[in-house]
Amino acid sequence: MPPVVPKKGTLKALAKTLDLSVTTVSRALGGYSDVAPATLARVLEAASKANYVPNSAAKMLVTGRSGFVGLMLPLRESATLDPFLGEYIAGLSAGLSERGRHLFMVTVPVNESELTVLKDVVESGRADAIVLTRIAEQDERVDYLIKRGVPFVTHGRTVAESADYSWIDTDGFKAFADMFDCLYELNHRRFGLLSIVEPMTFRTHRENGLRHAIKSKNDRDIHLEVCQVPRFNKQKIVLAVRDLLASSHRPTALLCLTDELALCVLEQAVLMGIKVPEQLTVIGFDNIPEAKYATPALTTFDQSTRHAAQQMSTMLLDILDGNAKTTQTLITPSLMKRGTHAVAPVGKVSSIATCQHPVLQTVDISDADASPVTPFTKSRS
Amino acid sequence: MPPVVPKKGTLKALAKTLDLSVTTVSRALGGYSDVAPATLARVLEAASKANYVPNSAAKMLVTGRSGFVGLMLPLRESATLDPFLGEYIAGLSAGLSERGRHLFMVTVPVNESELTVLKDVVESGRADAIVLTRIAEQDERVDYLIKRGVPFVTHGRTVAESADYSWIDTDGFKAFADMFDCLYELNHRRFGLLSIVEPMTFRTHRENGLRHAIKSKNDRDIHLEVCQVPRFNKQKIVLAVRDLLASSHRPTALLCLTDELALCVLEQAVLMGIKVPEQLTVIGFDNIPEAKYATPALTTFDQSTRHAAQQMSTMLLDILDGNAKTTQTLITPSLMKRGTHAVAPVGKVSSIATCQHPVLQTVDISDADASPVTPFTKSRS
DNA sequence: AAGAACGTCCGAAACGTTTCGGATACTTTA
DNA sequence: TAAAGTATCCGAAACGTTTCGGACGTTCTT
Repeated sequence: MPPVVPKKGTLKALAKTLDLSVTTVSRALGGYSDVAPATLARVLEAASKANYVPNSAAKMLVTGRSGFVGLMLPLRESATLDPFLGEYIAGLSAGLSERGRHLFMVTVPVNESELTVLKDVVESGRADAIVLTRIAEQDERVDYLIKRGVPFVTHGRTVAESADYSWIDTDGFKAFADMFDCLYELNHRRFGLLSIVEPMTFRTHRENGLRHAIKSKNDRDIHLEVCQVPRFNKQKIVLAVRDLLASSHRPTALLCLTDELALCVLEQAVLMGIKVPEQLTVIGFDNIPEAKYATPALTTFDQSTRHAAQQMSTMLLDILDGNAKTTQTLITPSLMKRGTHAVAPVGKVSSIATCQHPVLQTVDISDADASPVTPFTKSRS
Repeated sequence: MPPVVPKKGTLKALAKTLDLSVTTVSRALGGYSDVAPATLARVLEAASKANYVPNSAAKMLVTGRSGFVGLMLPLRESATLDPFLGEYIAGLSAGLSERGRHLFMVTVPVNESELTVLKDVVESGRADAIVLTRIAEQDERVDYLIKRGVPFVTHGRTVAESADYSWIDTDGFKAFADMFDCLYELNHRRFGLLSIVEPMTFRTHRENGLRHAIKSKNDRDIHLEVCQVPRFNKQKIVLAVRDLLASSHRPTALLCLTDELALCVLEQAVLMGIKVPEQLTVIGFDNIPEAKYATPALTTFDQSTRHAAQQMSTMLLDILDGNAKTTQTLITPSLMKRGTHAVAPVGKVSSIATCQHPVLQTVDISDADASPVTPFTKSRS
């Protein structure tokens, strides 16, 4: 004997209690105009009383959209996440849920390819759009999403200027260039750049910004030493930093690509008896929560993650709701002047030790034909 | 004219190219035994070549399960998230995806009831199980999930000892009790407890731990001043802290319910010219990333979020995969001895000012009939 | 008064998968 | 040789929703 009464909590059940067709109830709930005001009221009332929530799978199946925005979260070697992630998620998620979308997160295990996971998410229809972080100069994820026609927004950008997709990024070029000018005014001439080996676009921009500024100063007294370390390998970072600081021609100002690197420099400086900022100026980038509490508090650039995340959600929603134009936004980070920068020390720096670490490389400044990136916020349709 | 060739990427399309029925292909992919080895091989090959990924909505609809574990993320007034969230998410997500489950996150806007959002998630079938944080003494979310029969795990617990559900929590009772003994040995007699007004269970346990330890010492010289502040209202916290520190009978040891409160105390102490730890011992709880970088580095308890998250995912998977027993785990946090504790200062403390802030309350110790919470890890079936 | 227009409702198909209950052909058993 | 068993496959229903294409009755137009 088939059950006469449909399973409760479904549209059918609701329709039955109202003595209406499923269609009508659905259309009433969907806000269509072809349902009588009186009926609409009845439906709404019954729905809220029965605590009716449409089954998301069924809706998804028939509409083809999940209502989710997928966020890829690559885990690091230490299986942790980026430090500013909390704010990032909060911003995105809040922005999205204002317009009925939700955030769907997948972590990518260290040993697994992020592309594989991404394909799985997209192909299975779990997400209508994607948020990507940690963009590399050439990024296969971006290529895939473009080819597949999936809406997406990235935080950071690939290096090719022609690529037509929506991104938001921090103007690292300008930040580092401005910072150089600022430090030059403070009489610094020996510069260090603690960079990373990974081919991330933000590395390129920040490095280029510094080199461009140096070049345009046209001062033969300026020296720059660039040191590239594996971004998440604490041990190697420490080794490289120690070498850099022990060098006979130690820089008086050390610009670090990220706050995490800068904090590491601070730690090592203490251990090596180098006074910050009197003997060494250290500059970070990102303004992670820890930066404020470092000793001395780290001078760095604020990315305003929250703001970026908010904006990304708006960009996504615009795309999803039909406005098919791509937006590219460059945010000028604000300098947080705190305690790790000062006037360059006078006189020669006494070298503590002199040994060259393999990853340490001295770069001829004239090599750098860095071109400036113009700050802009433009839209293409 | 109906399309002869089915939409690509679907089971039907795959079946057509293989000249098999949809059923057979499905069963082959599902690992059923009633498909010939040769056929199985063909199907597997074709599926991987076609990059076939089953539509999650369809699967979800028919199986009734989503494969997702829902994580509720209440936003704070400042629309940020808990500082240890990054690690938390990483741990959970990594643990889950090892067994084919995924994490699905929803943020709860400040003005919206978390229960509403939770109901929506559960009722719409978006999640098969739930992870809850920030558990209150009485928690309507817990009640709802139990009544609804939805599997869930909480980080933290409600105050009722009889409640039968799976949780994991930090033993704040023991931590604060031990900490008291430790400080007592260091000759501290005037204690302060910077607590919160919100009725969270962890507050109760930590407060009780301290009170119980004090009581069992049976020393009339011990004084305790308890101050409860709204947890996320920075302004009120600062006011209360300043009052507490300016008091004529200022404590020599101040135990803070969370690191965030402790960091705030540290800030104010500097501003008021109070030397930590010489004049004031400050203890935190949680070991948030910033704690390490405070000046001096904060002595606190480490929650080992990562470990807890991992364990929670295992608990969830066990429940979801049929082992229907509830597990309750109490973790003893490890003390991170850093720079904010010391021997009690000798002689009277000179009071800087004396004013009583409304939220400041002095508690008679004999009032506290705190009962110890026994550490345990037990299972019920 | 006939037809158009409108307001309100509904039947049925479709979305892509899983799974129940056979169906078919071949092999073994008695 | 007939019956029973087995290996392999498939048809069709079901999951709960949305939406296309009407159906029906009333009102407006000319």
